Amino acid sequence: MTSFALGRTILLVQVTDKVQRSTASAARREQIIDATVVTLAELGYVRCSFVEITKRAGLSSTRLISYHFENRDELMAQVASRVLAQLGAAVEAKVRAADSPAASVRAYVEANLDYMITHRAQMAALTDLLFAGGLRVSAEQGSSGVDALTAIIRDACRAGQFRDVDPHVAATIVQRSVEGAALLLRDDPTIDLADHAAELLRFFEAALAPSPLEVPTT
Amino acid sequence: MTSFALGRTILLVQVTDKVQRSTASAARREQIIDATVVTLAELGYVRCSFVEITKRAGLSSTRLISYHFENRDELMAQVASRVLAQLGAAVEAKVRAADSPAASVRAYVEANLDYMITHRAQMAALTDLLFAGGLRVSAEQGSSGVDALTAIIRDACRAGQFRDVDPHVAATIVQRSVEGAALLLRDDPTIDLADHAAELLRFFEAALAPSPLEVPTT
Amino acid sequence: MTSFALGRTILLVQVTDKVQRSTASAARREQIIDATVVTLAELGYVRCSFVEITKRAGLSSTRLISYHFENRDELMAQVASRVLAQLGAAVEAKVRAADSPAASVRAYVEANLDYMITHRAQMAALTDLLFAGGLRVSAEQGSSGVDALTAIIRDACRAGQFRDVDPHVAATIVQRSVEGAALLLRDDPTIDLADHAAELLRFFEAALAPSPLEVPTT
Amino acid sequence: MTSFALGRTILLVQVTDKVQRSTASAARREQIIDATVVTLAELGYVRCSFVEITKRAGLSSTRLISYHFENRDELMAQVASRVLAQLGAAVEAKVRAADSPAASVRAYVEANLDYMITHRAQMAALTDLLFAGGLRVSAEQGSSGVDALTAIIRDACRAGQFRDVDPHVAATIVQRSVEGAALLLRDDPTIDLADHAAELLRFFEAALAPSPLEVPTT
DNA sequence: TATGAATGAGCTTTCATTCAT
DNA sequence: AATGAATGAAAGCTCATTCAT
Repeated sequence: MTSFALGRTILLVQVTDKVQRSTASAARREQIIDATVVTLAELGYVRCSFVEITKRAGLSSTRLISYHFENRDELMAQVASRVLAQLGAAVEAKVRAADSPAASVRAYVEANLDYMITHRAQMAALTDLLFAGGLRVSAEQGSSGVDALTAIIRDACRAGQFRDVDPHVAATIVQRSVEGAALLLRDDPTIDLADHAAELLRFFEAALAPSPLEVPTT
Repeated sequence: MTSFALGRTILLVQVTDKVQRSTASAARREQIIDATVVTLAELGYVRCSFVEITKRAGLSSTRLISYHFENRDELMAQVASRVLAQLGAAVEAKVRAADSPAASVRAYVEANLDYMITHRAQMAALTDLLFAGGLRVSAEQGSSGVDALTAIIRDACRAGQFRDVDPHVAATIVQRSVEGAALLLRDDPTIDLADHAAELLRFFEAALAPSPLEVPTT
Repeated sequence: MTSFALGRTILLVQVTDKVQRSTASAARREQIIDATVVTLAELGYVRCSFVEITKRAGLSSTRLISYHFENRDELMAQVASRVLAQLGAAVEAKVRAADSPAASVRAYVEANLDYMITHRAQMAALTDLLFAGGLRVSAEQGSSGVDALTAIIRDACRAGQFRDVDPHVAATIVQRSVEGAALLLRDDPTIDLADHAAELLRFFEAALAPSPLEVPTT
Repeated sequence: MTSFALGRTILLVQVTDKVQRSTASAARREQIIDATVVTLAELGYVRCSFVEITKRAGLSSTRLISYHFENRDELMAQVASRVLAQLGAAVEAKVRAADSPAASVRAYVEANLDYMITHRAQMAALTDLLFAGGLRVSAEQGSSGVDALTAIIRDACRAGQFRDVDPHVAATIVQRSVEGAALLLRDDPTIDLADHAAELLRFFEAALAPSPLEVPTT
C-alpha cells in the first residue's frame, strides 16, 4: 500500500502465491518469514544469514529454508511482500472509514505511523530490505499509497475542499514525510511518534486548507 | 550541511584527516574514494566489495585498499564525508546568498536538487551509505540541513514572514521531500527534477506563507 | 549388441526385470527413463540430476524417482540397458539380413549410423552414460558389436573373402569409427552422416578387400 | 594436438596465459594442476573436488585453489590444456622426424599410444575432462591432430604413395582408433598397447598402401 | 502408488584481512 | 608506497536420499 520505493532497486517483490501449497508447508513458510523479520530487524540485511534465521526460527537446519524458498531473494521478497500487505491493509481500512478528504489524509498519516509504532520489527525489516537489500517493490504493490493519496487530494482540490495544489506532488510530500517517521523511529526508538504525527498533520492541514481569500480571487 | 541522519546507525563518519599523509598517498586515497563512489552507485552498498572497487579503480589488487584505509568502514565513512562536504558546501553557498527566509528555503531546495542532478553517482552513493550502509553522520559533519532549515524557518515565523508552524517539523518535511527527489531520480533517470523542484516550492511557499489574518507578532 | 565397453568402469548394467511390477508402475518407470534420456542428452551425465529429470518428466517431486528406482545408478543403468537393447535389435536385424561378409559389415555400419540419425537423444544419452557415466555393460547386454563384427570378419578372412587382417583389431577400428560418427553428429548436428557412412565403407571395403595376389586358403 | 573432441561439449579449453604471473605463482598453479591430474585420474571428474585436490597437493586450504584459478572450470580447462599441449608436443616431435607419409602415420599412432602408456594419469584425467567434464577443446588445440593427419594423407595420395582414399575420413578413422586405445587401457590397464599399435598399423598400412593393380586399371 | 516434508553432507565461491617482502 | 601470496570463516545452494503418511 505504501511506496517506500527507495534505495537501490534490484529485485522485484513478486508474489507467486498461485503455487498451491499445503497447510503444513504454508505454516512452515510463515514461521520462516516471521523469523526472518526478526532477524532482519536485529542484524540487518547483510548479516541476516540462513544460519541466523534458523536459530531464531528454531529450525533443525538451514536446509529447511532452501527447501521452502527458491532462494534467498525469494525469501526476502516474500518478507517484504508480507509486511507491505499487512501495512497496506491496516492503512486502507482506516482510510476507507474516513468521511472527508481531510479525514482521509489524517487517517493515512496516522495509520502509517500507528503501524510503525506497533510493528517495529516489521518496519525495520522492510526498511532494510528496501534500502540495503535493494528490493524493488512492484508497481502495484509499491506506488499504491501515493496513488491513493493523489486521487484523494485531486478530488478534494476539484471539490474546493483543498487548496489548488499539484495532487501528485502533495501526495509525494506526505508519503516522504511518513516514511521519514520510520527513520526517526529507527534513530531514536523512544521518540513520540504520535506527537510527530500530530505536528505533521497540523502542517499538511494548513498547507492544504483552502485559502479564505481564494474564492474571491477566482 | 544536510542531515540524512537516517538508516541503521552503526558507524560514525569520523574524519581522520589529522593524520599527516604524503601527496602520493592522498592521491591514491582520492582515486580509491572516487572508484568507491562509482561502485556504490552501480552495485549498491551490499555488493560494493573491495574486488569491485579494485576493478573500477584499475588497481592491481585489493591490497591497496587495505593499505590505504583502516578497513571497509573507514573507507565508506570517508566516501560519505567527502560527498557530504561537497553537497554541504554547494548548498551553504546558495543559502547564504539568499536575502529572505523564503529565498533561503528556495535556495536550499534548489541547491540540493541541483547537486543531485549534477552529481548523480555521488548522490546514489551517499543515499546508499546513509540508508543501507547504516552510516551515522557525526555531529560536526552532519550539522544537519534540517537544523539549518529549522533555524531559518523559526526566525521567519517569529518575524511573521512565515505562518506559525513547528519549525522543526516543517524543516523535516522539506528535507524528506528533497531527499525523495533523489529517489525519483534513481527510479527514473530521465525525470525533470527542475519541474519537480518548482512544484515542491509552490507547495511549501503556500504552506509557509503567512495567513492574511495573522498579525505579525513583532 | 554394440560394445561401447569404454569409459571409467564403475557400474554394471544389471537389469532387474525379474522383479514383478504392475502396469502402472512400469509406465511410470518408462516415463522416467524417457525423461532421463532427454535430460542426459540435454545436460550431460554430471548435470543430469533428479531435479532436472523431474522437470522434464513433469513429475511432482524427485521422490517419485527414488520410489521407482533403487538409486541414481540403477536408473542410469536402466537407461543404458534400454537404449542398448534398442540399438542392438536394430543393428542385429539388418546384419542378419546380409548375405555376405561385406554386406554384413556394410549393414553393421549403416544400421548404427541410421540409429544415430533417427535416435539422437538416445545416442547422446548412451554416449554420456558409457563414456562419462562410467557404466560398464554387463556380459549379456553388451555381447558387443565388436565381438559380432570380429566373428564376421574372421570367417570372411578364412574364406578368403577378406584380406588377411587381425579380425579383432579390424572390428575394433570399425567400431571406433562408427562411434566417432556419433561425436561428429554431436559437434555438428547438420552433418550428413549418410555421406560419412559411404566414405567409411569405401575405406573399409578397400582395406578389407582380398588382395588379388593372395591365394584363398580354402 | 590430438582431437578427443568427444563427449558433451560445454566448456571451451581456452588458455589465457597472456596474463603475467610471477614465478612463485606459476609454480603454485603447476602444483595445483598436477594434483588435479592425479585426483581426476583417481576419483573421476564428479568427485574431483577442491578438497580432494587440496589433500593431494598438500595445500593448506581449498582457498588456495580459488586464489590461483578463476573458478573450477578454469582449473579444469587448464588441466586439459596442459595435457593436450604435452601430448601434442610429443606427437609432433616424432611425426616431424618421419621421412615418408607411411612413417608419419606410423609415428603418429605410435607417439600417441606411447604417451598413453607413459602418462596414464594424464590420459585418464584428459578423458574424464572431455567426456564427463563436458570440456570442449578449442578448434586450434582440438582438431589439429586430425588436420595434420589429413594433410599428410592428402599429400601422400596425390603423390601416389597412398591409395586414393578420402584423406579426412581416413585421418578420422586413424584418430578414433588411437583414441580407442586410451579406452582399452582404461578398461584393462595390463593390456599390451605396443602390440595393439602394431596391429593397428598393419591394418592402416594395408588399407593405405597403393594397390599394385591400381596403375594399370586407371 | 504416491507424496510432502525433512535432512546431512558436501560443494564452490566470496569476503575482508594479514603476512611477508 | 606497493605488492603477491595466503588465509579462515562463512555464505548460499544442490545433491540424492529417508521418514512418515
